[in-house]
Amino acid sequence: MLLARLAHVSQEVAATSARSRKIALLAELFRDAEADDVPIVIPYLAGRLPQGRLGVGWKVLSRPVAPAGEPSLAVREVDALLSELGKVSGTGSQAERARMVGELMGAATEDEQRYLLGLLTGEVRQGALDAVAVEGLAQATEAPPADVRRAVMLAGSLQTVAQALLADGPAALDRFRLTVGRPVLPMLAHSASSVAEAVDKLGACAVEEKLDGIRVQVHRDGDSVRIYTRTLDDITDRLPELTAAALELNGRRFILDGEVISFGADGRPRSFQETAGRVGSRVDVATAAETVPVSPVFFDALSVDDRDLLDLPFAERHAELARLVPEPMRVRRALVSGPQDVAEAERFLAVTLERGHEGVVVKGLDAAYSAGRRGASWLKVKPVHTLDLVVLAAEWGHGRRTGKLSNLHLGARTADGTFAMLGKTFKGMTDAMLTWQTERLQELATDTNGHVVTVRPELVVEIAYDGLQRSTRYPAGVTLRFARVVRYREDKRPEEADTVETLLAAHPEVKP
DNA sequence: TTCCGACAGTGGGGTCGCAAT
DNA sequence: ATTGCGACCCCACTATCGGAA
Repeated sequence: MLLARLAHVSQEVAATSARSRKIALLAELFRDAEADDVPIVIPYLAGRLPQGRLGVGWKVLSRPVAPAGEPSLAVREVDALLSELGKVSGTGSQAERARMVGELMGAATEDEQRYLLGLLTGEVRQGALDAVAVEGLAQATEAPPADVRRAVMLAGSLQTVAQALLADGPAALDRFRLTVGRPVLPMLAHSASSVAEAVDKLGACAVEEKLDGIRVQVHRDGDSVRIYTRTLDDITDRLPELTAAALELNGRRFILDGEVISFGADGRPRSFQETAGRVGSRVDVATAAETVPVSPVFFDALSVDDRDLLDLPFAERHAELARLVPEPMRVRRALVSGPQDVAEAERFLAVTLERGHEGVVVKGLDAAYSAGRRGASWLKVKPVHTLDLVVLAAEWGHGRRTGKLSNLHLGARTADGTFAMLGKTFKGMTDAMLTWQTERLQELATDTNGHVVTVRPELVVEIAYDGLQRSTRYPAGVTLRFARVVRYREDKRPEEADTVETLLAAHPEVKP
């Protein structure tokens, strides 16, 4: 397949907002693709390079190269060239890379150049990622979309399924079954604003602890154990404790879903930063395991003794889990029969927070495991904190926010009357707010050079956040976790904004 | 030789707008 | 009305690599 074809389709997909049209365009593309093109076409469509970042910066890319008149580049050819480019390192490598980029660009037409530039800088935004590609693929191969979707979840990769489908047709889908040793995309949760709302929606449910750690999928096949993350990375070697724990369970073949987290000597959960740091350590695992030991806490069973449990109701999956996993290695939970029992659910949330955990996940007892999706039957509930902060600066947005001041720099008052930056946010703004703040902030601007617009600290904004965490980046030594805008407080003056002092007092467990 | 800064890649995430149902 | 998806970008952490000390 020619790169020109891909560039053209990408442009068309970006130009329409209709999902059905995007799907039809991708279907047409897939019909013309050979199976061998798939490992390249799929990531390209999502705006990713299979090689990852290549260390080619703006300096090299902004150098103009005369475009070719006729399209001749094949996607496989481009991929091979970029792979070569990724391998170039050492002395003089920058110049050599620049030369190679120049050569590639010289062989590309104007449209292709634009597309390549987007790919290399990560600027391809066409409103079609995996989910849309799945639909397109189903349409192209005349396979039922639901079957394709399920195969992708079981394979953990659209690419694998696409290759099989294009090579062998819909019959190939049968090959994708839940198999121990082959990770499945995990089910994710939606948010609810209160336990009452969640229980109202779900009826009979389990209210489970939400632990602030790293999601893991644990596969055991006899004496062999493999551990995967949410994105299906194999992290077995980093977590020897989990392998040991899995081997202790009284089952020989299973797939379990859970969270890995580190508890301190006092039995309370360590901060997310500590757990994540430990799980991220791979060079000296033995030392890391000694300083920050981790434990698995399971909450679901996907397969036991080669029985696929995905379509069973949660209540039955949990019964299997309970047979296999002793109580201390399972998340704590409370069973709630429905809205009339909401007080019980609220009590459980209070106790869970008291234990130092993040919140709860409310799960419908009847629901199947929706691998790879944000199932409506899992609802997380976490307490939300709010603060009144002052806007110190804002950054120009990209994509659909081009021309709008988007990312806000947030400051809290300090003892001497100045403001200490606590972090940034771009979340929670409606289009109307974006328009309004772009205008208002430009009136307050003191420095409009570059992509950060500094403003007089006069505008007060109410910010919701999930918690405080330590920071080496910000002056107060702390930053907000998951900050988002609630509303502007034009009724408040900056002198009335919250202070660093009160913020720290509200989170005594966080030491700056 | 060792140190340091820049960067890539991992983990965690909420809310809005639009299309489709 | 509700749901699903993509876009908008944040934070911290670890690892690696090239150039400075």
